[in-house]
Amino acid sequence: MITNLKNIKTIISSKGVKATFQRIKIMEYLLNNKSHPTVEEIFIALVKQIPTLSKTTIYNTLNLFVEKNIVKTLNFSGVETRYDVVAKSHHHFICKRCRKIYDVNVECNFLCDENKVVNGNQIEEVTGYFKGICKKCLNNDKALN
Amino acid sequence: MITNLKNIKTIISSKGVKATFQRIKIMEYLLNNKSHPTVEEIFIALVKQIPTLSKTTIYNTLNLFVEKNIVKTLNFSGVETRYDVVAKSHHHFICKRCRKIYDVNVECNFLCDENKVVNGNQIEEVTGYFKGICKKCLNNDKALN
DNA sequence: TTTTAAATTTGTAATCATTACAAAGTGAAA
DNA sequence: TTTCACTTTGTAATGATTACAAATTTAAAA
Repeated sequence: MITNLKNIKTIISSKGVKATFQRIKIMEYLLNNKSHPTVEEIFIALVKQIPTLSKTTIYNTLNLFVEKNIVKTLNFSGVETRYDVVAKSHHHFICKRCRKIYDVNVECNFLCDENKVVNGNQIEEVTGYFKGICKKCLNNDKALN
Repeated sequence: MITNLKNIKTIISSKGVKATFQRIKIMEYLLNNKSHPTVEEIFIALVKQIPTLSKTTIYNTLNLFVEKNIVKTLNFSGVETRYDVVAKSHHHFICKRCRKIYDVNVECNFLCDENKVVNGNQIEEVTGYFKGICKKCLNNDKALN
């Protein structure tokens, strides 16, 4: 793991959020599992380390992180919200068959222009996503023929 | 209104969906109210014309339309799903303050490439959205100073 | 150190969008 | 007219998220 707890503490504090144990562990999970986890996934993973952990704490923490611009929410399916540490702007590909989410690093000349004013509207966040059938599922199809 | 019921019937039928009364009225609403409505909004509007209308019918119909690629879902907030008639690819700007959604017509050289294969993944749908503060809300801010 | 106040965490109950399911209704073909 | 498949409807269930208040922890003051 690249990030130790001290680093994570610094990341959180620098955004004006008190670095409590739970918050540090949630941030650590997000940094080490860049799989756009759901609250459920984070809970299942962390409750092993923190048996008293409550899902409400995860919701509270993530909402706070979003407010402080430390993490970003992703709503692809309309089912559960997923969370991503704010980082270099990137987009996502969601496979309609296996529901897996892939990061997509695409150069796109407009959609990445965060913090610009366009038509008088101030852009703070840019999200892009693609839906389709992923390579793996396509290959599975071929194998069946 | 540009679209009469006969046209709508044709649109629906041409996609292999039986054009029932409820389906036509839902499609009509979507075509005449391109405000990315929620199920709730559609229901409130249509139940005046069809007093027996059930929300389940709206869900069923919209899910069918999505399946048949007649409409597209939009999940910006993680709260309710919004619906858009499939049309020329465009993106959306969501104001964080007033929650209004604006259509954005942007030329972007990559994100609009539907039905292409990228890195072995077959892209069927492309969605992009921007979040920020809209012109109107920005002007309200200025007025207060 | 002890006291006190504020912030955080937790569990439970409530909310709200959506789906499951089964009964009732509709319409076309036999 | 009868039959059968499809559609619509209402109710109940599900599942993510939030509201809220009690319990716990932390930090500052005395």
